[in-house]
Amino acid sequence: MTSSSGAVVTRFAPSPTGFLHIGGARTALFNWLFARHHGGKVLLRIEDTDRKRSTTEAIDAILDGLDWLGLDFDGEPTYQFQRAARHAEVANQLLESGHAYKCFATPEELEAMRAEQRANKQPMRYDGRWRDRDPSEAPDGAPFVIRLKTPQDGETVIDDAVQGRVTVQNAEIDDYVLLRADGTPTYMLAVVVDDHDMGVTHVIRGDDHLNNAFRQLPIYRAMGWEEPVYAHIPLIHGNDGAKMSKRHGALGADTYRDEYGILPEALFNYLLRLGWGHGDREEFTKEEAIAAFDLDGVGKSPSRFDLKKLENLNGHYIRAADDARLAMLVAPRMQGKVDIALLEKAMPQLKLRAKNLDELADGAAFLFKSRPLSIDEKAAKLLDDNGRAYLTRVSQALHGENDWTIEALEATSKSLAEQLDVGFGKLAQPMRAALTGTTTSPGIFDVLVLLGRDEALARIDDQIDPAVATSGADNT
RNA sequence: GGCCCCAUCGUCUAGCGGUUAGGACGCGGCCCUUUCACGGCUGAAACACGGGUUCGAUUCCCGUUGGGGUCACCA
Repeated sequence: MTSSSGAVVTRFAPSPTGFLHIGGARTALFNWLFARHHGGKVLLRIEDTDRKRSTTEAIDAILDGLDWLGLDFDGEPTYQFQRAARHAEVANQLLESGHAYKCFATPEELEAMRAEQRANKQPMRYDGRWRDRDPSEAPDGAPFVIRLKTPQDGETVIDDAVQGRVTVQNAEIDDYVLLRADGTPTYMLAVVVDDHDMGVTHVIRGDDHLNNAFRQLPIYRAMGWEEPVYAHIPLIHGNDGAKMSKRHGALGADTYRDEYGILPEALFNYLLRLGWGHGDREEFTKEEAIAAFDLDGVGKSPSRFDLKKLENLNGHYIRAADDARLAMLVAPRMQGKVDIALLEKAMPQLKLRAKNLDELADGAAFLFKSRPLSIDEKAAKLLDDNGRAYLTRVSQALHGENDWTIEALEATSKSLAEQLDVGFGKLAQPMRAALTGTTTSPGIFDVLVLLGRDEALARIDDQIDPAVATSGADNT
């Protein structure tokens, strides 16, 4: 798996035309993991040669997303556009060595060619019309592009680290453009030159590039450069089974973070297991992932993104996360003023009940509600005459309780339930309704303690209408 | 359409000639229980089809079907 020159060098090369989408994030992850596993380097290259579509906002979003996921890169990022002169230099070298040639065909001419091919149901590819013509046949000063002279006979074989042996007939590969008429390089040229110059040994990328590998290889060969090991990983599909792209269901890493309330370690783990398996293992820390990851565990078939599973994993990581950290993450998602210390104190209970940060915020809401609490529909049903009657007895018992601890409150409450000869649930649900305004919450004694004696008693008493409570109590 | 790739429960996957085809998510049931969760137990759920090769195919080969990718002076 390691190239003859020794250390592994991989790279992640996003084009900054949008956010870091989920597919790109996984490609970055696999490159990062592979390099870290082998003690090599992962480089970052921003493919910004398409000046019209590249934006600094996108670059920042990608950098931010990578950082959030915990993927650090070696050295400074390479900006492909800045290397345009070097790309042109290689194109000209190829021209001089006879591996490339000038093509004077106009865009209109080529479009007509393609139209004809389409009409005749012929494969659409450049027909090599300038491959053997002398440049002197072109009008003086006519614009031209530089095309690669690809082999016409035989076949090219790639032993892909993921896809296995793949063979393509050379006749299928046309003489594509290396350098545009304006002297700027195409992607096909730039990738190869940059990968070579950066010393990339393993090209790990989406398998939508598998066909490109067969077009890029001839440049390595013509330049006499060492070929990289290719590893084309299957794409991530959306729910409809089609490729996820920016305009087709793919969301940015920031969306999972901000809108879905996902923890980075959860997305890291989920992405790791999407398209890669290691026996029965489902959960991996970053270190465990580095130790276990290798290309032979990468599957060959595409996989679909499943938010349910991501959220399940997120729940695991929320439960494992530090309480202070969670409090900081949840606070901004809450309405009104928030007591961070109280939030953190409640976290051990709250995090058992949430699979994303918004659920955590919802669960914490009762802590900061102001009196009198607004009671939701289900809770209101628990606060009927009967419920309030119980609440009155609870209030009396709790007012007499000075040891405001879970143990003492539990002992007091349960003995009250015994006195009244009812299951404890009869008391607990009205209490929950009065204390939180809802029907779901952490354990009722936790709620009591978290709220504190004064606030808790006040919330209970708020719900007791004296007149009704008295008559209700008589019924017990 | 040409070329390339892929094919195990609904989804993510384990399996690398002989298994009661395993795990996870989701779904159903039960237990725990003051609600909701968590946790535990448990159930339903898959080798796309057809030929070979073989004593024996989920596994190897071929074909069919299905899905995907790619065919620019975009990346």
